[in-house]
Amino acid sequence: MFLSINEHDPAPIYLQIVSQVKDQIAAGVLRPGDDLPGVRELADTLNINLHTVHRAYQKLRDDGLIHLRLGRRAKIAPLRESPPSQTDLESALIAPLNQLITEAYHLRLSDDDFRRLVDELLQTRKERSTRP
Amino acid sequence: MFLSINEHDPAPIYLQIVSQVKDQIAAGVLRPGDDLPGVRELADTLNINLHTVHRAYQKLRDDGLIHLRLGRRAKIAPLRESPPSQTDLESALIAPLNQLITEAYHLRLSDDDFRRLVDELLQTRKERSTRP
DNA sequence: CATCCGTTATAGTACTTATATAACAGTCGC
DNA sequence: GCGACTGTTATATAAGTACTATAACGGATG
Repeated sequence: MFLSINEHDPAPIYLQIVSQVKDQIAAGVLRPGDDLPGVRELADTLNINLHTVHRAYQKLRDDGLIHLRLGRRAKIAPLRESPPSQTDLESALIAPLNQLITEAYHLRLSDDDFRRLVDELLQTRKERSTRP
Repeated sequence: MFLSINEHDPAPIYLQIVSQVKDQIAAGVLRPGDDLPGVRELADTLNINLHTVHRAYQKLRDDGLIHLRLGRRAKIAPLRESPPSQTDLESALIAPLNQLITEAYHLRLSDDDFRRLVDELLQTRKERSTRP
């Protein structure tokens, strides 16, 4: 598993880890049942503190993406079954999407161009993902 | 002009102000040439500090949305002319959009449903915006 | 000049992020 | 059971950001 932290990225290190693990799960690089590196091991690899990795793992567990059990390695959780609730959509997607749409307006990007950008990113994502 | 700050929102107060002003400009509620409230006036209205408002105004100026001149009220800037550079797109839209797409995946929202959500929000936005 | 503006300076509090060191508590293979 | 791995908790420290408070500065306007 390859992870990297960007010093210049204003985002906290632990969230950079969370984001990259989520990406790799979505891309199929990491699959349910796979083990994650130990907190000490990953901390050494990235030259960061044990607790920073631990915090990232806790966030991933809270988001339902990995399983954590004392004494065992962290493990990628099986896919969630239940469809998203309206509340999940609201907080996780709708609000931030509206913010991006506003940003796009101020960059003078047309609605159609915005749709095209979304399509392009969805397509790129699909092509990159690992197929069985 | 109506602004409100949400205590429970984890976003900083000054960014909540920035976000709401951007929304109102995009919606046509605020138009180029319009005056914004004075920093002291808005601070009093929202029961926050003068500097917090000032910081929001600085951010809006840095983003090119308002004009600030010593001794004068803050003013909504004219629309930007230049189309967005690839760099602007990358940092302001592409990266966060990819993150939302990953989130959508983990919420088990299909690509089509994601496109539909985007369309819906674009449509709602259009209907809400003020026409001359 | 008085009064409105944005701006700068300084200081203090609170919270978040990341670090460091240490110890605790399950799991697993020998 | 022992030892070497795992995640977990506790405590302390340092740095950065967000917000507040008070005060003063300097341009614009009647």
